[in-house]
Amino acid sequence: MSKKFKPVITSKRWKPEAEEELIELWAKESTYEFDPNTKKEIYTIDTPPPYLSGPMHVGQVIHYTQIDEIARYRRMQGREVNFPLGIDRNGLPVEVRVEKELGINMHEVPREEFIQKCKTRLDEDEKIALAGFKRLGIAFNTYEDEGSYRTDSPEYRAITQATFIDIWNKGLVYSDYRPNNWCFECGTTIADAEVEYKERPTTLNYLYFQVDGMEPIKIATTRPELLCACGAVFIHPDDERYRGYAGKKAKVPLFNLKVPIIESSSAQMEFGTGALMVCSYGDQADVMAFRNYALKPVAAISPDGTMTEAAGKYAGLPIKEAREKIIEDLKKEGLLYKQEPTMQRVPMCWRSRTPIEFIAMDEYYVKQVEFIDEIRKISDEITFFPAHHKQMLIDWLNRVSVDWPISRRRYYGTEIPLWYCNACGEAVVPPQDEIRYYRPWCEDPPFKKCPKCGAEEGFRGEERTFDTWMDSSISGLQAIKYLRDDRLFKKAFGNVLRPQGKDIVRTWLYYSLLRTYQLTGKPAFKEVWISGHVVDEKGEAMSKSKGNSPPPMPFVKKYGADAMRLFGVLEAGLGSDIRFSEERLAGVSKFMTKIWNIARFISMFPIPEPIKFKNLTPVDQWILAEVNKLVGGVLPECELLDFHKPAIMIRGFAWSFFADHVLEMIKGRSFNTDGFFSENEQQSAWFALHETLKIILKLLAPITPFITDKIYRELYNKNGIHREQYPTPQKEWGSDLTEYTQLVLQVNGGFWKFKRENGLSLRQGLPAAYIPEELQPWAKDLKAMHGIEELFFGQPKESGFVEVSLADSDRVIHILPPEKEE
RNA sequence: GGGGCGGUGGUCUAGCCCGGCUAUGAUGUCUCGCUUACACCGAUAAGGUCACGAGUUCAAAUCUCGUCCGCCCCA
Repeated sequence: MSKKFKPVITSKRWKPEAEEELIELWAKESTYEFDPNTKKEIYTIDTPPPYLSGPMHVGQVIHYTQIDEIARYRRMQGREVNFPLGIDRNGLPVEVRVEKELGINMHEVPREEFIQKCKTRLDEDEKIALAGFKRLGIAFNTYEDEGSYRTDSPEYRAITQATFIDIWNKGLVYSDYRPNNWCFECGTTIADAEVEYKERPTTLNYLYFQVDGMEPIKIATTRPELLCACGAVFIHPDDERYRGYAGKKAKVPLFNLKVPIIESSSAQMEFGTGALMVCSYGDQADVMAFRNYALKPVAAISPDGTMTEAAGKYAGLPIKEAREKIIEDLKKEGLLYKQEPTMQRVPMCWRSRTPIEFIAMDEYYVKQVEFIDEIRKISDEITFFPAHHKQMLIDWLNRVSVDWPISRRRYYGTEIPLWYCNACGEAVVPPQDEIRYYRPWCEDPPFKKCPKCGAEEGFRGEERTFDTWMDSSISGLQAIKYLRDDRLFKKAFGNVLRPQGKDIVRTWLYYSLLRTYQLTGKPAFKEVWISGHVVDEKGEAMSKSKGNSPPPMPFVKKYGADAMRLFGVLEAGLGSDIRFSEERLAGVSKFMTKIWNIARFISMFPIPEPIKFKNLTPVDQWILAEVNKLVGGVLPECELLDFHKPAIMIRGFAWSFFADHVLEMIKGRSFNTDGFFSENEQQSAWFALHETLKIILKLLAPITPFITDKIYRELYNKNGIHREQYPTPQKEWGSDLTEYTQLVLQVNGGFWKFKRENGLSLRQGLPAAYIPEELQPWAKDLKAMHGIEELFFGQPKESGFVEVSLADSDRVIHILPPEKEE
């Protein structure tokens, strides 16, 4: 290495540990702070509040870094980015965990005490999550409490309650007694959106139902315990086997109920015997059938998981025992003639992962069915990234058929702000003009008398809490201080991005649109960004129970957050699933070393005073013109909020073009050891190198914020890269020479190939060569690069030249081999 | 049963909307090479019936229809 030039960057390798020093530095600066009084355009990112349920997994890590890239990109574009840290802490999971870990039952400890235990648990989890976010370089406005939110804070819950009071007063909430998804484990009703289905083996039982004057009808059922709730027998109208049965009555075995036989195309002829019994609350289809045919429902199962009085002698038995007993009795009476194994899709609670039943209860409902058309309409005003994922929302909208049950019989959630008048039973909400957090189960009502009967005392506070989606569906409104800061809200509403995973379209996205529309009459978001899942190497969902979900932070420690972030965008385009693999991550991390060494090389040369474009050498103009083309190509892709293609383009440019060809080509001119070049030419090279590096760093800054910031601070600006503008194409940076870029690369390849095939070292000089005429502007640099004594253009006029064909081209170059030394 | 997404060298992925050169890039494999940053490097080479079948077309990875196989969601 020349003594004259010493790299400013000394270490040969970028070390992931260096990221941690930057994190400390960033914490002291206020680069990402949000200024609500800004004159700039406010761009809000409605951060998915992660639900705290233990350590992060790889999917979350990648998901958040992708969102962070959007935030950093928008910020560098000059927008005032409002990217608050939010944590979702309400709901069932923490309760279930606390109960399990401490071996307690929620209903057997005082409510306040239970809530405290949940809080403690959440605080511990939160520390881990925040440390993880920090380590990944997620640029929230701040990590301080002020400026962040938690869905269980009194401030947040007060807004949740205020929005409820608002829609209550608008008449959008009602109470009803109807069957709903009931989770025995959680002891509460849950919404359709919270139900998952799982396949599992069960027994299909074939029974005889007696029919007067005809052969008994054969019924196949997996749930004989529901016989007592049977309301009808369905047969398919086209089914020849049951011609003449329609309109007759069938006798339910053991219970001697007479039920109608009804033709319905919902009966599947292929399944079982083709005839099925329809029971109250058996499943959603049964519920619908009862409604359609105006059948009188009978509740067979009670909320504690045992049979009701309707089950006669089986009353009080747990479901499973009742089923066994009933099968036994059916066998005894000869009414069960066959049993066979089958698969059954069992509805499960998505939180507790236990089977649910349909059980009728009094619950509060938010009207949603009558809003579906309007939600469909406003979703047309929203830009979806990627566009085709909008379909997932449309599909869900088409499926919504019942209103949204919002009351939950749990403790760790936002209280429903209602009191009931003991005298007349009226449900009363607090006055709308005051915003505060109410806890009706342990507080006196905030009003003096019942608005209906005028009673001045004797009020009972509501004990139930809200479905947690009531809270998280207004995170976007909370982020812009709805009901708290009218000025900010007015300024920021309408320019909100919702980034989220595709798995919660029917919950978080849908409920957010519904709620915001009910409150404001407008779409909640301008943009919705929906990412795919992170799956394992085989393409299967990662889960702890499957053992294919390794903890992500060790990877971050080993390869660095930048590598993890880059991996997340390089692996797949937005909306596709990403397959995680350590091997690939390790491969990606090599680019960090490459960028580091590109910068290290360039850091050897002084940064010259700015040189006008037209005063640069033609080759340097060509380099900057190529950079310009890169920038022009990257920007439209970034606007799709998908950094997959930008990352590939930038990496390809930096590595395969800039490092492999440009650096090699103008290396000689930059060192200019033997004075072959003029001082102006040398300075021009330095300028081109530094300009190009700066642009590459800025382009990469949102994706790999650590390494780019570190290099930028060392070389260009001690305030770092993240306050800089994202590059845009320079009008004057154009060059006709870009037409020959491919040819230049091919010619370089030709020289390398020649030397390789002839066993020459790359340093070996060549006496003479002929290259295509178009490359005249590169002549001097190419001579220095390949060590050519005399360079000519076109066809050789002398003999002794060896023809070298160029890769992927019909062009050739001619090289005069050096004389062999004896 | 319905819907969505996908099937491209060993592996992963781009291209498909808007049909047209020799199908992109990465990784892995082979060979050669320490070159004024980088061996976590450089230069090459090999490797593809674009799932299958049919149709439209001068021309299909791309458009249409059907089939098969994955993954996810829903009944």
